[in-house]
Amino acid sequence: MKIGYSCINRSIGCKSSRTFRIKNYSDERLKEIVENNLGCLLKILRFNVHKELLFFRITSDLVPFASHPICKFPWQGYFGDHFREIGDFIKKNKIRISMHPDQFIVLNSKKKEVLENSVRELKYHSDVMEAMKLNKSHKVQIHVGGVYGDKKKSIRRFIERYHDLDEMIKKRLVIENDDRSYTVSDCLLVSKATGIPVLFDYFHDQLNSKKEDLSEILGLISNTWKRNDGIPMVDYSSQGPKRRPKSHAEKIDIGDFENFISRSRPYDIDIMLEIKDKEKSAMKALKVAKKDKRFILPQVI
DNA sequence: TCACGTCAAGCAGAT
DNA sequence: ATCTGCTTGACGTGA
Repeated sequence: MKIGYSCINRSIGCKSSRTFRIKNYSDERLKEIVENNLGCLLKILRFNVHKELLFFRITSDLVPFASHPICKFPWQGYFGDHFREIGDFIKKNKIRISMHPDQFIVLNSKKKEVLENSVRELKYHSDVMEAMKLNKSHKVQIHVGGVYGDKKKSIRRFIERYHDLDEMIKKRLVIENDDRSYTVSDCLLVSKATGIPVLFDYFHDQLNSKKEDLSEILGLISNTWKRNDGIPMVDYSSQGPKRRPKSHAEKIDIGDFENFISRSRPYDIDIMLEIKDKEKSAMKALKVAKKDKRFILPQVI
């Protein structure tokens, strides 16, 4: 069991997601920003190791416009050494990495252009992981996509599109239940047809669920992660009080988290917190997790 | 220096 | 029709 948080660190004073407007695009600008973003990413990872947070989601904004036709710059090669340095740090410290391409990735879209953009964006995410030389236990998580008034048909379209993807993309792709359309059961169905591991999102399941027993769900989920995929990744969040329904909490509800941890037994999972205050809540969650015998201490280098 | 309108991309549900 | 949320406010023009 590892504890992690997503994309942004709020205390060390740098961002790995600086970006710019497309109309200001230039290769020079890209080089400058990516240099900054990679530098900051390594700083965040060092901070995380120091705090024993060994799970981290890398922002999709690491290389802005990487999948956009405007970008012809060979960033993979140009920053090759920098990516490898970060990858080495990740491997040396046994950090687990995930990435979560955003809402525009819709593999089962009915529009050709949306599909093409989605595949290019997945290629970009795969390229980042390749550049860091990370194995397939580091994952890229997406949702199944739109329903378009016919879930069965839309699932079938997802499965067909999945089969057409490059192996490089497929080996790291996992699907996650979302908060309104595709439940865990739907994802398990897709998994059965494709072999894709299912990433369980606890908060989405609360919002859009078949109300099964947590431990039972995790049992089913765990079967979809094969040996080289690593242990299942799980996203955790809770409803923010005073926030609009479905929006993530500002800080962790530690009682709810403790409850989640105890109900998740006996399955070993890596937990990604989707909480607005980021590492602050992650460190609180860590204290809870460290009391559990599934937790592994970081290696002392 | 700073306010504030705008920013590559999709979808569903609420208002 | 428009807004909101999603992993999240940042960018940079124009005053």
